[in-house]
Amino acid sequence: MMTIGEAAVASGVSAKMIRYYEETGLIPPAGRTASGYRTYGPKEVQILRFVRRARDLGFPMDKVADLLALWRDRTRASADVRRLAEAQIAALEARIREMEAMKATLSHLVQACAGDERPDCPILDELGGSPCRSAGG
Amino acid sequence: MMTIGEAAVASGVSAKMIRYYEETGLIPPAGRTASGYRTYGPKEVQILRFVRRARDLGFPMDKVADLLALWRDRTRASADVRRLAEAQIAALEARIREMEAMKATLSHLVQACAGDERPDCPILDELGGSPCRSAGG
DNA sequence: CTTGACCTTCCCATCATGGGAAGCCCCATA
DNA sequence: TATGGGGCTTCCCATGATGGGAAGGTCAAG
Repeated sequence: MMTIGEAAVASGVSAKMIRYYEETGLIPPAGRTASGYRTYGPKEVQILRFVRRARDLGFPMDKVADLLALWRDRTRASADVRRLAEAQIAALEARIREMEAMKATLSHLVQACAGDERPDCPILDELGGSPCRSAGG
Repeated sequence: MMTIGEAAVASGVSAKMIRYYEETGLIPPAGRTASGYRTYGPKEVQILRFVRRARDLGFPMDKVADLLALWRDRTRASADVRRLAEAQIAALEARIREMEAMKATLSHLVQACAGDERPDCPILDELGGSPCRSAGG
């Protein structure tokens, strides 16, 4: 049995976040010592590691909860897990596309900007220009 | 002179956000009518549109403030503007790379997952596995 | 003068995380 | 045994940018 600090080191999840995950119900309440300290065993640490890896893959908390539920469910269908993963891939792709669009617009503007000591700047012109024509449309 | 609601429509920034931008000092305090209503002219609307476009390009608030300052400064060097834009491109690229890495890991796992009604799932195996080998390292 | 839409301020929520204070606990060391 | 330092507890606050909503004032049209 380990304290929350040790579990934090072992799992890579900060003690703050462990308490938060417990508070929000993502993970079950930890056991307590007589004096009120939370206690964690290898199983709990494994759960925390699971959560951390899922978060590292960009899953939001509610999807992590879904993954945890499937993980615990021995009768799950792997198709359900894969669906979640595919949805996450799609979400990532959508956000990547958004950012690529921003990047493309910015690259375009940077290319057009002299970048010297003169004040003339197509970047500012674009940002401050009238609404009829913009790179977004 | 228009009200905050009209300025919101004209600029594409919600009334809530206009007040917030004013409160945080991003934009100067709006004029007020005798009864306390905020008033906006074409110039203020242009500023709001500037802010909105910069936000649409992913600039965080503090960078938008920098851009606004350069916009107002008639003696600016366009190089300073370009630097900000290039930094934003770099920031976007960094986040895109992170998300591409997540996506690659997920795609890998999805490929390995049968996705049928059986419970065996390499995705869950990976998330719940021991810490020695993970896709992140 | 009423009505309804709009404005004002203020508080709360998000999402996930961190910081810090006040107070208790535990272990080691003198 | 006393003491000190570090870890634990809860509680509150902050982020960054946005929205929701309540309570109350204002304006314009009827």
